[in-house]
Amino acid sequence: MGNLQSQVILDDCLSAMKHIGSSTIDLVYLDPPFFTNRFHFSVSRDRKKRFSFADVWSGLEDYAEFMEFRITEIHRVLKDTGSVFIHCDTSANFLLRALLNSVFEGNQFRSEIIWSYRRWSNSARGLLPSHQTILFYSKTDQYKFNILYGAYSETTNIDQILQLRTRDKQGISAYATDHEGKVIFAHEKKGVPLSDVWEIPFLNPKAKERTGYPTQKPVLLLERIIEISTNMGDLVLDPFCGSGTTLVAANLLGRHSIGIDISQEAVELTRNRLGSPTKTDSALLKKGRVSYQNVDKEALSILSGLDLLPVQRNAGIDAFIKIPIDNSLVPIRVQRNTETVMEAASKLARAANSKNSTKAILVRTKKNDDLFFNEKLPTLIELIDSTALCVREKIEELQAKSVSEKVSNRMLMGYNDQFCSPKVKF
Amino acid sequence: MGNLQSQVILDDCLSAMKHIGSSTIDLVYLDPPFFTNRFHFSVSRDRKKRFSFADVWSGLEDYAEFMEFRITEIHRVLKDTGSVFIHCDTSANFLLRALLNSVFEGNQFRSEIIWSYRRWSNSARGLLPSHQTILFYSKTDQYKFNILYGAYSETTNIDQILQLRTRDKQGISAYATDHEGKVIFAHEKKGVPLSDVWEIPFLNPKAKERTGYPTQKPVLLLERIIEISTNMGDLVLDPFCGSGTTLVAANLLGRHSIGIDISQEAVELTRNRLGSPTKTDSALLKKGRVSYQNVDKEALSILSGLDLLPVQRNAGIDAFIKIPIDNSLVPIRVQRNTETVMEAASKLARAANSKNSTKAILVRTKKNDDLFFNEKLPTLIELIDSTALCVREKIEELQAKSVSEKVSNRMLMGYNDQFCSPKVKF
DNA sequence: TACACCTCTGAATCTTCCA
DNA sequence: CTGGAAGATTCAGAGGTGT
Repeated sequence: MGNLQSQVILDDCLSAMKHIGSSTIDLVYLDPPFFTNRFHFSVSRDRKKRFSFADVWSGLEDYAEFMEFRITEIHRVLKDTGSVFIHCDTSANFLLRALLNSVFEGNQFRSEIIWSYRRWSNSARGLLPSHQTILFYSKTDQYKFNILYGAYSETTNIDQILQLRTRDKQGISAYATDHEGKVIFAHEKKGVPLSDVWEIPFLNPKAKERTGYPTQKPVLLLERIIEISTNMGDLVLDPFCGSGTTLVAANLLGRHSIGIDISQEAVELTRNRLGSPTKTDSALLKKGRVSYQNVDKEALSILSGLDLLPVQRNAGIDAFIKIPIDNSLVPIRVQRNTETVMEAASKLARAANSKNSTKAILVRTKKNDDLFFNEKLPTLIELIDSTALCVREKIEELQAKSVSEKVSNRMLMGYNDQFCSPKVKF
Repeated sequence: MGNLQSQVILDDCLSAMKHIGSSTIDLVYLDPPFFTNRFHFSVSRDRKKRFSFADVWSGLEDYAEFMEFRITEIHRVLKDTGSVFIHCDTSANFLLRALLNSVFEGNQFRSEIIWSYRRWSNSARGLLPSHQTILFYSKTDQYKFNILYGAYSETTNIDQILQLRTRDKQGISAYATDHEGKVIFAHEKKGVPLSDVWEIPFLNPKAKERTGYPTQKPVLLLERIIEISTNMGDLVLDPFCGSGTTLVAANLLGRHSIGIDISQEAVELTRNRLGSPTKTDSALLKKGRVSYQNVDKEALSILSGLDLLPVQRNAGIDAFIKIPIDNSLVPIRVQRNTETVMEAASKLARAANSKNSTKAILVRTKKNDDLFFNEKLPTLIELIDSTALCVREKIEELQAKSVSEKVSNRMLMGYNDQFCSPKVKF
């Protein structure tokens, strides 16, 4: 590891790979180029005629041949424990799949990885494309694989997962306990095994990592691929290295790497990037999506029935009500369990002021604790009690009434006892 | 819409579709069966020989032919505005893609939808498969498409959503301001257009929905497909209907439907799920767009913050509040969108009476329509307004005030004009 | 019909400001 | 001074428009 090697070759990868020995590479990652944005399927065949697969490939032969030669070379240079990850364009997905199935004989398909991300666009018609596919094949069944673990789903009860289970006398599954009746934890919290859907933020327009190269991938994506399929000191190859993200990631993780590209510009860019490998320290990924949220489901559900624009990333406002007053939307906030009405009010007031709102609505969820809060309440805030609070108060009122009725009933009864019994005796 | 039709046919879909007229169907959804779990790519060809696509398809011809005939029929019965959604097994993904590209000529590919879900597994080696692919093709460019909108990302800045933006002289994006330098609010934002990655929970093993049929899909998934590609009263076809989820979803959304399956068991199951096959015009389905399930969930969410005992399958009561009055729990009901306060009240009163409750709480969600309802209201019912209703009324009040203030301001201005101008002149 | 140019959008960063 | 929250900015994709 002390002597980490990265090599960048300016050449067509087919001829460059000829100089690489057979069974020498641990991982090949590639994001092949496409000759056309879209393949044309202008099949003008006779409907009555029996369908033939030749039709499907018409217009694709050149590309298929181009890729076949290269994939065959990739297969040759891979070690028996090696893997290949191919980044697929949507339109060529199925073609590459077919090619790989053929070259990597004996069902060495491992996974279809979905890289999903959120992205900007004002797509009007159809679904916004927001994923890319990466095909994962291995040369043999003895492929290297390091299991990575992800976070548990927010909805899972971790304790439940971690408790050891046994079967009781009736053979019914139950949680195991020790002699003191305490639960026994089965295994350490490793997390959930990584799934084949990877949510990794798309390279942001403001990211420092950006080089201006068109199809640049996030370093994080490549790091994950390298981590699961190689160990320290292994050798990674990218035959279409482009801006060199693969080599940067390999470097950062202590793997040797070879990059090939036919473009002079790409090779120079890669060499420069390797000089100072930078990786965007994605705040989103580090802190998690949840850390940006401030409206919880419960707060929103209290407001259900209103037409709302939920607001995250703002400590004071939970949502805007989509009915404007004086041309500005009205901010609304639900009082949290952990805060007093005054605390909620001042947070809301500050946020509303900065948005130039003339009015803001605070939904109170707990009985008031401060006798003088009405005078202290900022004037722009309108207070409304939550349904739950109203119901609770109504029930207390009813309970009180019920008790007092009982008391008066009992008194009446007692009165009768004293008074009437003589009558009965009479 | 009053006469919603669902038809379930026991037959091979190829022969059954022959009886369906050309250009009559708005949406075809299918989850085709697979002859083998995995296709075999036991290509023992000579490495030196030039790659030929015939190799790829060897062993697949039967299946390809089977599907080709059926997809061709599907193409025929589709209206010009119609779409098809095909649920793909991973191993046949690329085959179906190729077939569809051929049968749906002229690049009518729309989307590759990824249905992703979290699944429990202790898979040791490799990535946990946790997605399925749905291919979306349309017959022509004039396909029906209803845009659904989702929430903005947690990291998105609200100002950007609220404020109008322009470009300055240098062409750099900036927030727009009016002549006084005040921000201009943007037009109403609906949210983010739906992406092609759908995170929908896998059918929970214990879910009521589950019928025991192996490949059953969540109703939510089908509902989304139907919603984006059809309108009320349209006709949906599922040629491999299995347990009938497509037909159930179509019914819930007010679409006519035809289901075909070759298995007697599947057809019976579907008919049972739809209720009586002859009595398709059920009261439940007439209610329209939103399913009962969703409505009930929303009703309960309005009450969040209360300690409740939810009640299933009771026409009058949504839940009991876990605080007793006179030793009996208090029933509560939320007024539905489709009913008046009086209707809700009488349903609740009847149910509460039969439970011997002395008090019941009705949560009103809409402004009252009946002036004399207070006298008509059963005495055991206590009325409480929902938070949403209170907020809406408060906003109306504020709007009215704002208008009247403007008017009086204008009057004042006019007054000032008359009064002050002499002063200025002076 | 093809293509160049312009407009709109929102994710996630960078930057500033405030407590 | 420092850390975090709120505001400003960048940029690629999609679509519309005009030549």
